[in-house]
Amino acid sequence: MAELLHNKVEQSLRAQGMRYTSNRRKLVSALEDTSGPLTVDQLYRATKQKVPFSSIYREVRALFEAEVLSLIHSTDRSNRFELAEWLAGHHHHMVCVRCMAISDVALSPRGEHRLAELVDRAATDTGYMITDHTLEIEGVCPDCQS
Amino acid sequence: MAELLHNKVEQSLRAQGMRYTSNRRKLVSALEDTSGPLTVDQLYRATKQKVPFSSIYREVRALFEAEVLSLIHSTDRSNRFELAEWLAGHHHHMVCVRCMAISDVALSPRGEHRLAELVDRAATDTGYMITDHTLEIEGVCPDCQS
DNA sequence: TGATGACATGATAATCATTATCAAATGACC
DNA sequence: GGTCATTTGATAATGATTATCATGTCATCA
Repeated sequence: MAELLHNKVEQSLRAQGMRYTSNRRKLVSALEDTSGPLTVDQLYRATKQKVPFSSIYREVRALFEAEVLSLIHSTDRSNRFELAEWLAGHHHHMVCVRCMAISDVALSPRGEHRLAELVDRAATDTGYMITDHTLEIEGVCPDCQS
Repeated sequence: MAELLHNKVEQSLRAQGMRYTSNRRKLVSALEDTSGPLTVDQLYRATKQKVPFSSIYREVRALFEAEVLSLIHSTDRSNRFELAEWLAGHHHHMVCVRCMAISDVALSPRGEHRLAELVDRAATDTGYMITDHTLEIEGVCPDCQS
């Protein structure tokens, strides 16, 4: 599983003339081990302070431009990165309005199908050519309810 | 219509010991006249440069904390403000991936009902207590298709 | 296997959006 | 009209992000 992911990333980067270095591996691994997008600070901690901030910022940006990562903005004004959809699969986000944690959530295939229908219908009159959609669910996570 | 909106806002602000001043009126009017959330720069232009940046930043923040405005983050790393849900009604957003324009879009009551069902179902196993949801639709707007 | 060139790294400086400060102005209430 | 709290606009300060650059590392090829 992990191997497969790293292989895919490496292939993709090579095709773009980039190396899959140890810093980049650490960042991808950190994101693989987590169930939601991470901020730069969280990545710094997740990599045990082994990757300096200047490198995290640079690499995260490079990986974003290489379409290995995607960028999420949430209600607390922070930027978070996650594995791109072609690596992590299509999914949505749950945000805890108390602690601001974000975790991934996937709909059932049937649910996803219905959502796509709703999106298409909503877009009908707008003239937009639809390429994607994301659902952000807000709530209070189990930890913050007590 | 416009009167009603301004009345609601004024009442709400007064209840919080705040004045509904001309700067704040201009910002609310600008948002009322637009079909989507605006950045600080867009607000500066929409108010014909009559409100200095320092005031826009301060007022937009004050209105946000007073729950008159809400804050949107989108894929281009920009912060945008819009009238809060209790003023503008529940709606979703369409983002043009080319020009990054954002416009509001509402589902039909039936569509919204179905979406709520999907959200509930997705959240069932997570233990979250759901408070809200937003759908972000990405695509290419009519202007950018040609 | 050793040389060469391209890409990556980490420390530091620079930039940009946003926020804080503060003296002057405005509005509400008596 | 006087008084006090709030608002305003100019400016300075902050903080996150990005650019710079000398050094290090890796792949390729003779």
